[in-house]
Formats: sequence, C-alpha cells, structure tokens
Amino acid sequence: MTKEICMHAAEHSAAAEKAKQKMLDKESMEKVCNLFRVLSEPSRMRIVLTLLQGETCVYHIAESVGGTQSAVSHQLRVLKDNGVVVSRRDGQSHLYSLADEHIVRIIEMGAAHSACERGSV
Amino acid sequence: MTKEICMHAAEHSAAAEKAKQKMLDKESMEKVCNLFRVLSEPSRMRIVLTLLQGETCVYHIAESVGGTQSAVSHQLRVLKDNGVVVSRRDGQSHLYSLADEHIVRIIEMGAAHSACERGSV
DNA sequence: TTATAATATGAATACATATTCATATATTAA
DNA sequence: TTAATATATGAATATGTATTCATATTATAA
Repeated sequence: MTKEICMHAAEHSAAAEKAKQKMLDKESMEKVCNLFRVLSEPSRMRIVLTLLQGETCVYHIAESVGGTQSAVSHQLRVLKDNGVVVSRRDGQSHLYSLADEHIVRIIEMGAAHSACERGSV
Repeated sequence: MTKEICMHAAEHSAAAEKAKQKMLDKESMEKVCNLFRVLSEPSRMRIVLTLLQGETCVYHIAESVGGTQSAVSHQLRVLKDNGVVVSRRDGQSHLYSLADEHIVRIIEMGAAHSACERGSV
C-alpha cells in the first residue's frame, strides 16, 4: 500500500483544472479588482451615491459628502482613472457623472445587498 | 450688490439635501464598502472565482489559486467575517462556498464588466 | 492685466492590511 | 496514546493608499 503524499493528491489535477476555467486573465482580474477597490472606500462610495442623482460639480459633491475640496478631487481622480466616472467641463466647473449603466447597476446591487441579511457581519 | 460667499451658495441646500436622500446609513455604508473591499484583492477574487464552481476545501482552493495554505486560510477568514463565504466541516476538511446568490451575482457582474469596454483604464 | 473662483496635484504623514513564518488546534488513523 | 493530516492563527514586516497642506492650473470677471 504505497501511501500518497497527501490525501487530496488523486483529485488535484481535476479540481485545479476545473477552477481555472472560470479564472480571469491578468488584465480582467486587475480591472475587476480595481473597480471593487475603488468602490470599497466610504469616501468614494458617498461620491458615487451622490452621482446616482446625476451630473454634479466638484463643489456640490464636496458639499454633499462633507469632504474637503482637495480630498474629493483626489478621490474623483481615482474614480476617473478606474473608469467609474467621467467628467466634462462647464465653464469653471467640472461636472462628474457615473461612467455607464454597468457601474450604476453594480453600485445599486451593492447598496441593495447592504440592506438585507442584517446580522451576517 | 451684496456678493455671495461663493457662486454655488444659492444651490447648496437643495443639492446637498437631494443627494443625502440616497445616502446609506452608517451600518449599510460599512457593509457595502466591506463587501467591495473584500472583493478588491486579486488573491481573494481568485478564491471566489474558484468557489463559483461550488463547494471546495481549503487545500483545493490553495491548489487552484496558487497560494500557500496559510495565506488562503487568512483570506478565507476575511471572506467569512464579511459574509462572502460560508463553511462547513467534512471530516478533517472544511468546505467553503459562496454565501448567497446576491454575492454570486455581484461577482459575476464584476467579472462581466471586466470583459467589456477595454481601454477605459 | 489683475483678481477671483473652481479644480487639480505633489509631497508627507498616518493608517490599514496582505503575506510570511512559526505554531496551535482539531480530526482521524494506528 | 502517538502520529499524521487539515486548517487556523498570532506576530512581524512590507506595501498600499487616504488625507492634509500648500501650491499650481484654468477660466471668468473687472
């Protein structure tokens, strides 16, 4: 009875192979993780929740979320660099909005999740 | 012509008030941000993508994602503490799976997002 | 042009956390 | 009981990043 190196050995290849089929390529992995990371900070979440209302300038965003102009601007840059928001100029103001419906749905789904199943944390 | 303190002043209350209507309470905010934060690390994203295949033990998860036993165990604890996965014992093994369909859909939506609109980052 | 308003940004600090290493716990077998 | 397997965990280090402060850029008004 030659003993296996470990009890799992017989199933290794099959299990690992199967899982890798749904694994994302490096670029997709980075993109989805960056999206979730950007949405994982309360300061930025407040901003995107504000933007659910529609196009908003930096000053009003700062007003709404209760942050400084500088902090909000830094956060908006992160959001923009990661494809969560887009912006356009309107005179001296810059108007920000959510990038697309996909983003809107992910945010709304996350918010919906937070409202149910209380007690899991 | 008494000058306003700032050009936005007239709209402040209205804009801030409106935005706050969709703002989440503190507990919900923490919950949704924790969910996104947990999903924002590639090491944990690989784990949850593996778990899309179904219940898996720690050893097989580590095999699939290419991580050490210790690191995977630490990550699973974070995932469990934040309600992303659940576990049950099966002999010496612990089998992990995704907590609910809501989580599954958020993960799949994130993955789908990563597959389209290439070039935004 | 000068002044003011709106936003952006570089640098520094402070804080959170992922990984590693060693070890502990728990289950099963001998 | 002892040994082996499977998983968990505490501590330490290393890395990432949010915020603040000061300043820069850009647009409009006087």
